[in-house]
Amino acid sequence: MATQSPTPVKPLGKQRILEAAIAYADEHGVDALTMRRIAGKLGCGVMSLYNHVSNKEDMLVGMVDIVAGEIELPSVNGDWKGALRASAANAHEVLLMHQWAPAQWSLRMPGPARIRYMDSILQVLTEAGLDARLVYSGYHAVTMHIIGFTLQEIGYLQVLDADFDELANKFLKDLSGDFPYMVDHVRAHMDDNCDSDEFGFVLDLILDGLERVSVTS
Amino acid sequence: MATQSPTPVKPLGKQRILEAAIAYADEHGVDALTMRRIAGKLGCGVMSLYNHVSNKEDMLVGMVDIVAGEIELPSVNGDWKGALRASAANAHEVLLMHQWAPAQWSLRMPGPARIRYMDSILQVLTEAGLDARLVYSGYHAVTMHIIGFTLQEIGYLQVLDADFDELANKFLKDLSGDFPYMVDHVRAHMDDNCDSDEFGFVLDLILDGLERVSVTS
DNA sequence: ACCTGAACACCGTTCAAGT
DNA sequence: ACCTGAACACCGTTCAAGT
Repeated sequence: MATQSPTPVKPLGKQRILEAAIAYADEHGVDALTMRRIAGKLGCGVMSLYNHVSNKEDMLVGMVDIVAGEIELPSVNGDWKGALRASAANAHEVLLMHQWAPAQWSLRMPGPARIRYMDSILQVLTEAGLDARLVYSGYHAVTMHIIGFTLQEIGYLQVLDADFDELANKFLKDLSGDFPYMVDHVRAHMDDNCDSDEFGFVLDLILDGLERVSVTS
Repeated sequence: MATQSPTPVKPLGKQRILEAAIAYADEHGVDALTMRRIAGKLGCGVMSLYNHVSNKEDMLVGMVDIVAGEIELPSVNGDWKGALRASAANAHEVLLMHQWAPAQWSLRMPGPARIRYMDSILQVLTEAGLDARLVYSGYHAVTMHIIGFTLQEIGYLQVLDADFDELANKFLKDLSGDFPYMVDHVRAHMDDNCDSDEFGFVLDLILDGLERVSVTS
């Protein structure tokens, strides 16, 4: 009963466009993401989008930054390893819900939310008492793990449900050259019932390493 | 004087197509890579490519596998950490020469060369005496580092020479919210004269961590 | 200020036709 | 077996015109 506008169902706007684009990419993948299709979802003409977004690149930057904003920042007081571990685990969850994001993350300009996120990680490392060199390296190690590990995991998931039969056949064929370690590894993957927390295990390797190097220096 | 064929300058073939595609992507980036442009470089019609490559996806898989084949495999005897460190450093170099590759690596089916590479890393970890769980995690940690770290580095390089001015301005603007740690980090990047071997430092964090966990278990 | 259809210069790929 | 032009169903984006 409140507002009954004639044509514009809702006022367009950058936020609404980015949300629609994220929802579409979550469901159909980033390759299927098209200006025309977003417009279709929003019930507007294609060119209307360009009133709020300068181009597709700009839109992708905005999308990544919204995802970055969904990640819980590490708490800055107390146990620095625990704080980073918790925040990284949350980032891992968020990125798995937006499987198109990790591949975009590194290759595009950081928006404000991602800069804030980067800053908070650096702050935690600094206040942990690590020296400048170790903060520098530690930041790279931690962010690389979050993005790189998740990207690898997503690649594995996508290859799996894309063509599992083809993969199995390819293996039996290439197995003629015999890659026994590879076969074992794939078998281990199939036995791994998602309860092993590989992500956290490797992250602890890095965090404990940072702490150890810091103490001994 | 030897062979003077009339029209076909050289016999087309999958290998020659992939090499042309790699050269083009190295120079202009993967976004600019087009079936039509590869055909142009090779002096043939677009559709001729499809006699040797089933589609663009297949071509990208082949391109990545050639890059994988350029990486020196870790030597299987002797010091396992040294072998992995040397191979990883070489992979890092190779990937920096094909900056489009890391983003493709994780998201596409592995070809034979990449499977061989994966197998050799697993072999080294196994023969190092690590238990199954640690081989499994160690493989993920090492490959994640190679791809993830390099991808991050490439992203930084590309953002830099894409629009350095815009980045500087953006910083001065977003600095109104003040991200002091971030500013320090960027300054450290600018002072880092490529002689610090961040790649190796973080890799050692992982390798030493693996060794330590293995010994204490 | 915001919206939009028509048009432009591109894509990857199918198809039918050539040798 | 290998090559290829024409055609199809798409892209992102410019431009001029609407409100």
